[in-house]
Amino acid sequence: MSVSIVSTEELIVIDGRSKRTRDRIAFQHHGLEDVDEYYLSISSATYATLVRRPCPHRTQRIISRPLLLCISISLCGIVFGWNPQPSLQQRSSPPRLSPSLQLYLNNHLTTTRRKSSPRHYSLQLCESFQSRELFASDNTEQMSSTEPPIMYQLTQLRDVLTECLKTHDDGVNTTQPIDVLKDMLSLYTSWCFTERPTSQLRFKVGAAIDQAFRMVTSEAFSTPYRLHWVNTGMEALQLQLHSGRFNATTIGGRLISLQQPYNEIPKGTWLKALRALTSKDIISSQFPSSTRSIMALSPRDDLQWITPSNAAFRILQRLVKSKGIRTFQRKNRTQQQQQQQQQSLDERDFNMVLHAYAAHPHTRHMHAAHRVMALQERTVHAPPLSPVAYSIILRAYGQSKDIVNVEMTLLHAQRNGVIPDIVMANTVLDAYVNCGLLDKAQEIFRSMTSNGRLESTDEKGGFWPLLRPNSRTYNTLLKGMAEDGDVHGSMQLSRIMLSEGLWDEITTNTLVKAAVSANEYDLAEDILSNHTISEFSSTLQDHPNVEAYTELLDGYAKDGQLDHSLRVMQLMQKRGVSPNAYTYTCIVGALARSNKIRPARKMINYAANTLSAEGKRVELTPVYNAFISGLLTDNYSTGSTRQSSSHAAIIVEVLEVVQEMQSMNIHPNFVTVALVVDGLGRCSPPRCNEARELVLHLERNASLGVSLSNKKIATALIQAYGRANDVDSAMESFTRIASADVVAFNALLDVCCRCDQVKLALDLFKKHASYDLSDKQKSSVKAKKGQHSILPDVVTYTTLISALLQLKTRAAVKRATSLYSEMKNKLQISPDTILIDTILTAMSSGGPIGYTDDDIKFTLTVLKDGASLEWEKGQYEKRKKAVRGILVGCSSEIWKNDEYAFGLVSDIPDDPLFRKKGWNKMDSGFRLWGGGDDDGDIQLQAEKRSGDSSSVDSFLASKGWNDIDSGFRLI
DNA sequence: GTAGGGTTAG
Repeated sequence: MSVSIVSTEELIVIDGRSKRTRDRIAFQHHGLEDVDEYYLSISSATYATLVRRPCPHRTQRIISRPLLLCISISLCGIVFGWNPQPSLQQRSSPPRLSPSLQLYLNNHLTTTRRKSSPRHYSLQLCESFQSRELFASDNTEQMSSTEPPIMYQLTQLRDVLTECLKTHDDGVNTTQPIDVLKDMLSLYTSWCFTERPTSQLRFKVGAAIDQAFRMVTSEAFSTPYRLHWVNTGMEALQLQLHSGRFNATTIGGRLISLQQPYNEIPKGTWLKALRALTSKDIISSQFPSSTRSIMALSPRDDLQWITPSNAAFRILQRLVKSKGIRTFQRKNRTQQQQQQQQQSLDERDFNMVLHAYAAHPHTRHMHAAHRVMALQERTVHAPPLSPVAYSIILRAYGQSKDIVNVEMTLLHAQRNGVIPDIVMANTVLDAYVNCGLLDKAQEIFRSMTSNGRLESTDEKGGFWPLLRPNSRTYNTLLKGMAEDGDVHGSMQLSRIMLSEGLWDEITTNTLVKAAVSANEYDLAEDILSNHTISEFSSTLQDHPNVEAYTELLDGYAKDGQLDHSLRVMQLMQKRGVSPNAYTYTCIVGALARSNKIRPARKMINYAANTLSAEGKRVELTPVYNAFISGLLTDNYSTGSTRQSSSHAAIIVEVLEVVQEMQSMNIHPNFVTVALVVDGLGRCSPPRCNEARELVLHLERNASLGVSLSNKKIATALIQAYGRANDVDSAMESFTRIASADVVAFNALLDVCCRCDQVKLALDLFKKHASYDLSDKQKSSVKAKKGQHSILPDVVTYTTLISALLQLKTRAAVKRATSLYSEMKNKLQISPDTILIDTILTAMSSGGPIGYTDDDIKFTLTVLKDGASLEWEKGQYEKRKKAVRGILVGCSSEIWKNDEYAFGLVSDIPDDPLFRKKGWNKMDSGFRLWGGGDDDGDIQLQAEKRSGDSSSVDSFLASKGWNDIDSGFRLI
């Protein structure tokens, strides 16, 4: 901290980051005691900032040089003869101040004055003085003499506003600034009524009020972004835009809107709002969706709450349509020039909104993303869609493994004449790799490099210009090979990278991953010996290769080679690679799973006491989570000492760990709570009430997701209730989930089935898991309808089919059969070995089912479907034998031909569903155009249709590509 | 706007 008197003008320089007490000491040192209210600091030579708290980035205000001068004078103890604060009572026409504001003014200003030192008082005087200065300086100097009285009142309010913006930094009450703004407008309204001011005066006063609005919005839309602040800003925008139409019930009457141009908002403010709304903090905050909403700007609805992305989209629409965007009339410009200047739209503004919709898996809304692209495409004065925009949605589709939409997006880009850049090419490569289509990725790679181009004749090849692959290109391919278990291909590729000079630390990490997942530990160790970055010395961030070491360590641990894991820890130390939270999580989890409790605790302590040079501690919550998870993993197979310890004893220990966390100020998050809830639910009898209490007890950490509405926690609770045969409570838990997913839904169905309420399960399935095409589209547009629709998966069907078959009635088998075919044909979901096994076991377990023609057909279909799945060695043959056994001893003859055929071709499944790898991982999107078609080969369809523009168009229309404001009213 | 690690779910 430095305090020094620079000159008479620039008085004091304080390092704003210093502690409050130390600031005060410094003031006292200079004979400036009792400066509790204000700290001053110089931010540049010409501007100074007036800050009240040791947190300058939030409360910075730019003030002018005269103020500094003024303050410096007053601090030196010179008392003004001028009284800048005329009392409110003396006004000829008293302003209509809200009661709350009156109270505030009376309490605050008078009491501080009373108990303040003269010096302090003069500080306050100066601030008032400064307000006058600022307002006056907006116009010409001679105005100050003819200044209307309202300016004084506005000055008062502005001071209050400054005060509010400074004091509620912690966000206790953000309505106050809005109240002050409303008071200003109300003041303005009555002024207009009583004084009938000239347009020139109205302009001047409008400018003053506008400035107050800007104070609020620039505070609200500044980093770090916080939801309640952003909402305050939005409310201010709404107030300013619609002040005339604002139904001010709290003020008691209508307001007169500000005069042009102050009833509109500068473009810069809109862009600030856009940036805030699309920021990561606001879009993907951990808040449940109910609180993560933004007030709409529309005045017609009483209060409409929309998602931040939708709010951003509306602003984008405004920018496009120039609605509510302030323009300044300049005489020396032609109208056309003005229009151009005003309408100039930056591609980045569109991309910001696009990114907001597409980037984060939890809040992803692709239909809306397409609307953004459509808006850009349809707006004449907007820049054309660029590879950047396409990269954004390609990445999103790639992440959700939605291969069909990846292809469609590429097609659209091609039709739009987009020339891909290297980033877009890498994005597509990654999308293919994510979808498990390594060969497709390699095909693109060949198309974009010179070698393959000559051979490629199809139009797709022509789409890719000659691009120079970079490290990311190779690393992406490498990742694909690593996941494919192709160690040798990876090694080969990495040698090319080395020779091209494109090897980086990611290459090392990915290569190690490839080796570890192929269990080639020696190779992994070799790679690390040769390619660990050695010149790395920064303590501010993790060593770039810590991931590779973590991967190796984790590989050993999961392979049961704990001693080698520990050796890797030592190796890391030797090579100067500091373990991070992930590393500790892996090792602690592994130790706990093997019942090595004391070493695990030692490791946690070690992690807790290892500080980086910056004094940053390893994030310990995940480490503790791994510990708890390991404790709860039953490990009866090994002959360890704790083998006999009961679940109840473990729960005691786990609860102690949670307490320990809290006492150490390590906040349990939703993972912690979900684990413990699950553990409590596994007790006998299940300790459901305790589990629920625990959630409520820890709920105040809303930002950590601990809540009954958290889907992971709720799912664990549902299962606990299921074990306690309490269907009603399980149902209740389910309804609390903010946006239920298929896992939670499956858990609920399972509870119903366990409690012999199969009928209820089927009803729930009908109610929630609606997969009707038209229905799905409707719900994605409106997204509002009370109940969420859930896309069922294999587990959903397994749960229902299993429960039905256990009823062992003819009707139930019939229903199970139709569910199975519905799953396969309509939803294109592939059965897995568990489902196959469930059905085969039930059908061959004897009793009244399994012997009619239909039963046999069903069993054979299921057996055939199982042929293409990966089974443990010999397991599938066992299933075949069992089924054969039934067939031989059964009266139905229907199988004879079928079985013969099946026996011959058993290794080549004839179902087209299984022809393509990875098809069952696809997202719902494909049904939008793959629809009712029973021919399952999507790939073929995509290729077939790529030349057929009409079907492409209808697809695009269905996705909203050509539709600007479906679902959105233009403002 | 593009590449890499851990904790959860039937």
